[in-house]
Amino acid sequence: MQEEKQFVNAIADIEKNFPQWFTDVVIKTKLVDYGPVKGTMVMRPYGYAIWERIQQHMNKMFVATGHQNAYFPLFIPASFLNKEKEHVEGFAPEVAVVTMAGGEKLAEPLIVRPTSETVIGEMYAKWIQSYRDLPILINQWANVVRWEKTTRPFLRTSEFLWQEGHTAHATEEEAMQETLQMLGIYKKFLEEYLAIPVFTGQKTEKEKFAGAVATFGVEAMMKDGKSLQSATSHYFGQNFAKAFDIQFLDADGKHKHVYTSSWGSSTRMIGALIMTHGDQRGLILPPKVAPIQVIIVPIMQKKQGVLEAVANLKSKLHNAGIRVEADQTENTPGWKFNEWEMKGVPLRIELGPRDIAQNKVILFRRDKLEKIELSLDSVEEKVKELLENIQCALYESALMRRQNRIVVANTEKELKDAVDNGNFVQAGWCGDRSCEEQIKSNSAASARVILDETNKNVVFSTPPHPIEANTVCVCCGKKKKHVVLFAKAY
RNA sequence: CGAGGUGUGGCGCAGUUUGGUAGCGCGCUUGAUUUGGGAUCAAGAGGCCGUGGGUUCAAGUCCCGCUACCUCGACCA
Repeated sequence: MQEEKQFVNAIADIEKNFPQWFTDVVIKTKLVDYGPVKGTMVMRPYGYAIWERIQQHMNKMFVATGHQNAYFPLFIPASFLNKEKEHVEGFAPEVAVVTMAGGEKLAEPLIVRPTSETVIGEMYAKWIQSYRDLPILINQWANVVRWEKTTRPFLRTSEFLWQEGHTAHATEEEAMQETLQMLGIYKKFLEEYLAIPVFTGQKTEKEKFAGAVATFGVEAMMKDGKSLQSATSHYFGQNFAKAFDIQFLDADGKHKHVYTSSWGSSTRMIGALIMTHGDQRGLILPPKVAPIQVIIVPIMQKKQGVLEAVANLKSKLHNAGIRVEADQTENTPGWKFNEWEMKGVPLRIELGPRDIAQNKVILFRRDKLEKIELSLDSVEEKVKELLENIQCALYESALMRRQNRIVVANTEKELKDAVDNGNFVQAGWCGDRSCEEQIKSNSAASARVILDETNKNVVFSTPPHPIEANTVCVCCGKKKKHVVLFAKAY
């Protein structure tokens, strides 16, 4: 067995230095680069192409459930943020404020939106008169700014791209139903398109969104055992409706405040993708969102007939609806193999004179690092089949890894040991905030989601281990109120 | 925001202890030979050493400030 050669541009060891591995991968594969302003990132074409595919698929799901896209302004009067007490307390520390414009000091400072509940609330108040105007189901694809202290590409940047849905309803039930429906859509998207298994459930009071009545989260386990919140959905009750006076005249002739929801997911999902599937060689992209699904590497491309055969194969695959590119640069085949593996292209096809003579090609699966020989004649069908297979295999292996790393804990020590070893923890919790805070300060693990013991809604994750395993609060030992998933989080 | 680390051709680094002509590897350009797991040879191009100030005859090197990035905390949907 030959040792893997060390290269000057080698990426950090994924086992020993996961954070550095992540940074190396995103920079070296040209997904992103750092912007000139602290905490900002440039999404380069390869990274942006992934985002475009995410947008495309998600947007279809939003439209299919009756939502429409719109766009609200970047600038928000500073006073808007103050209208909802908890909201301002949550966001004030991290907003960027514009105080000067056009060479003059502004009478009222403008904030650069950290999220758009407030402007949208203001507009909904104007647009909604009657119960006939409801529901309003709007989504926007936008950028938001949050001045975070620690920033990392994709995971936490000063400015990021996301979608935020904002809906208004006549009744509590309908608004809650919407909130949970969207939670379900996120779960479906992450699992089916990004091949990331997730836990869904309600957030604790401590972890909920500033201004929400209830927050629901989608949590995924990264390869280092930490959890990444990959999307959230909030039920606001009438909090924002009252703050922005969003009222309608109901069929019974009475004025009522609407019930609102909001839900969001961001470019952070690309971070989740990388940290769920990547390996020592770099990225592994699920075929459904990979900008390039198949890369053709010509062997001895100057030999007569090779590039023609490559062009034929490329157009054959392209016509079959496969995203395919051929690498005809002057680099050696070995260089190209490594490069495209690092970039996570799910399938590689090697095509050289020997293959042409024998009417075959060599396929290489990025996820399993297997070479497969097959006839040129049936290549489209086989490639399509393999792409589907890779999509499933990525999900399966992520799921299996996650299942092996969820531990039941009944004491704080067990909990701490488990999370320190890169596990998620299923534990009982009495419901007291003081216990939750103590667990956080002792173990660095936070409550990610409350697991659903009763299976009352199919969208919520049930405890992975039997609930009899947790009868008491992991912190105080009193009778448990909820079963909670604890983990260190990004 | 706290502790620690790092900023030197595009990238990765040495040089800083002990101040005295800016170096190496990769990449890049040109040409030739190569091509089935990061090719070889030859000839080239490319640097106010992160930034502002100070000490000195002389600063990449010493002193002070600032800034960016990395790690760990704190903070944070």
